[in-house]
Amino acid sequence: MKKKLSIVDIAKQLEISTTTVSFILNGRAKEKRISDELVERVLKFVEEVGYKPNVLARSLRTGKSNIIGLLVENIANPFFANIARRIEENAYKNGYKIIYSSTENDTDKTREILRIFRERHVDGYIIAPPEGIEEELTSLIKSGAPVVMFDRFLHQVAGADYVGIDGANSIYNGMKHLVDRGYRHIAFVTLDSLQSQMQERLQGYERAIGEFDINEYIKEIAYNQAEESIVRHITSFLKRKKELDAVIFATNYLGISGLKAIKSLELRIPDDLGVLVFDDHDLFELHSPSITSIGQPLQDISEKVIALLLEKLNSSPHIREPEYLTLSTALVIRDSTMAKSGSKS
Amino acid sequence: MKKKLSIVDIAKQLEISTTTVSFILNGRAKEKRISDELVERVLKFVEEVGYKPNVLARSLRTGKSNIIGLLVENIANPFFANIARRIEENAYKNGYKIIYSSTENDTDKTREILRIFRERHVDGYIIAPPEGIEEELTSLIKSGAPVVMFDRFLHQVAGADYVGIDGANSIYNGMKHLVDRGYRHIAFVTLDSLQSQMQERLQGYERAIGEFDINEYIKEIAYNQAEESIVRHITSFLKRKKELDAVIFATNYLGISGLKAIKSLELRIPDDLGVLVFDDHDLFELHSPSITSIGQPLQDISEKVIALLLEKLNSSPHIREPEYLTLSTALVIRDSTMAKSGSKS
DNA sequence: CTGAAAGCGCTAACAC
DNA sequence: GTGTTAGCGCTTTCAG
Repeated sequence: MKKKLSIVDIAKQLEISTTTVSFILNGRAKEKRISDELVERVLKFVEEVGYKPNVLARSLRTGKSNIIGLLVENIANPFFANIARRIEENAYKNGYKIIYSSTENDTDKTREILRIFRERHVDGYIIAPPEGIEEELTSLIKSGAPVVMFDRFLHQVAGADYVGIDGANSIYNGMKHLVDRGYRHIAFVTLDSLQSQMQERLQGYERAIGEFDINEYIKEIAYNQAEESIVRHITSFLKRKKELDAVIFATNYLGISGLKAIKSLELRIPDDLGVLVFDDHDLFELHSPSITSIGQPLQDISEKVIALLLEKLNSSPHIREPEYLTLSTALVIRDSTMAKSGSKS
Repeated sequence: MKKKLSIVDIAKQLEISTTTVSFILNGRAKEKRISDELVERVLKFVEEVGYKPNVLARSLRTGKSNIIGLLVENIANPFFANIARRIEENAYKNGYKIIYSSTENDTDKTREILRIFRERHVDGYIIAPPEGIEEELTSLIKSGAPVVMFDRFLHQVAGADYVGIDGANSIYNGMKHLVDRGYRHIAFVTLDSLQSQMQERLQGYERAIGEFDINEYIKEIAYNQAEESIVRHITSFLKRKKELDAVIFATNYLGISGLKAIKSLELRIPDDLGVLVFDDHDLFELHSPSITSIGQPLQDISEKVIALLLEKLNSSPHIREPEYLTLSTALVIRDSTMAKSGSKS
């Protein structure tokens, strides 16, 4: 085991000062008018002995860490896992590492994690924020930290960028599709949550209900339940509302639970019940029948998020207005909404 | 914005020395025989002003970071996402944060990431290692870093713990199940990979082939292809081998691609083709017909991994022999392997 | 029991 | 162009 070298060792060996080494290593040689010859000599030597600066010391000194904090609701959810994957890749390309955590939509946990990230001098934050941490985020932003929210929006937080999708129109379009297909008794199964993205989706549903003048059936599922429990709730809801001829599920896992419920009730899709799910999933394509879904632009979301953050990271703080991006989704029409095709012209 | 306080500020305000504050804050008051009265006074004050030690400075000084580096193949793969989720949760409970990265089984990328983790003085490593980084891992371990491998094993790496499942027996049992059901022409669709876990699975297949005296059909898919390409390869393989009556897929995503291929060929499961997949997935339960699979004990794997790492983290280095844990899987029999039931007694 | 002081490794203002 | 040096905030040895 060779002892770790420090910048002092390098300077000593080369019989120059640490300043010079530091400047050269940080690419400020030109600016400081250090001779090309010296620069080369230093670089060569550093390469030779495999010297790597101590990031910790650097961070302590500069206050920068080259780490981005990523907070998602649950990394096991394919939506977040996919986003995380892509964000990580992009961050990596730009010299940033990701430190992540799942919030489980738990305010206290999130608060605690933000504290820890902050202590670690994370350079920027990407977060799908739970309700109730407006204050922490605001104080974070005030202290100069770049913050990008995605998936859901916190209105009270000023100064953070946001990337999301147009949930209201997405669901509205889904409803329109169902109505066009002849469905009339369409339920909306969603989370019992005040999060902006869930509220938007609900609004899309309600707008459609009003516009098409049909009955409203809303089932709100409590958050953070075991899957079996969700399935049970959906099952009993479907059993109770015999008149339903279609259901929209507001998230992918509600959709999956819903399909399990439907299966257990031996309802046929799309004849007994049309099915449409918000957020796509491998499963929906392969399911028999395949399930119509509203696909989110994962790649696009990830790119925008990281681009916005990098932009902030590379510019002086507080320089530009926050951006709010709303991307659109794609309605992927599959067999689960095919039943009554043409029954209405 | 109140200025961040340092330990010096605390000491000054209280008119005591930083040493004392430091000792008290690190729970070494008793050991150092500091008066209870003083301890309380300090604690109270610290609480009051909301002082938080600077982790970076502490890390620089102690060389510990309370961060665990997690390296998985791909965080978007539900297997890894689930493991990551659980590991993160447990780590968190023990005061550790996770910094993660996807290796994509790319040796160079992995090497680079290990370097970065190391620079950051990550306290421990959890890794599903790609081939070719034996040297780096060994040197890491030699330098005293606790390393736990999971999912796949690197034989040349001494001193790392390992948690995996018994792939050979799992596949063997799957084969036995298929043969019991009357299937005779069973293909094994796997990755073109030398990774230990893939090799084990293959061995299980081959042992079964020999023991049951049936034909061998192996299709190896190159790693890191786009999904469509995998589907195409499987499709053409299935088309070519008309005599097949069952297929085992060696990973969940091969299984998903396989199902797509089977769907496009309009083969009926389980009559035309029995299907069994290694590694479970939501999709397999809901698929029509439901897909028999070999489920890995996610919770158990995660718990063992983090327990082993914590054990190492809390004991002096090099103190115990490395542990190699092999957990067993569960064959979840579903409809996709039901076809010829009873056709053989 | 408590305090002074020496670093951990790096950056950058300042001096020459 | 290059060197000196003062910290960044904390831990810990050593001396009282």
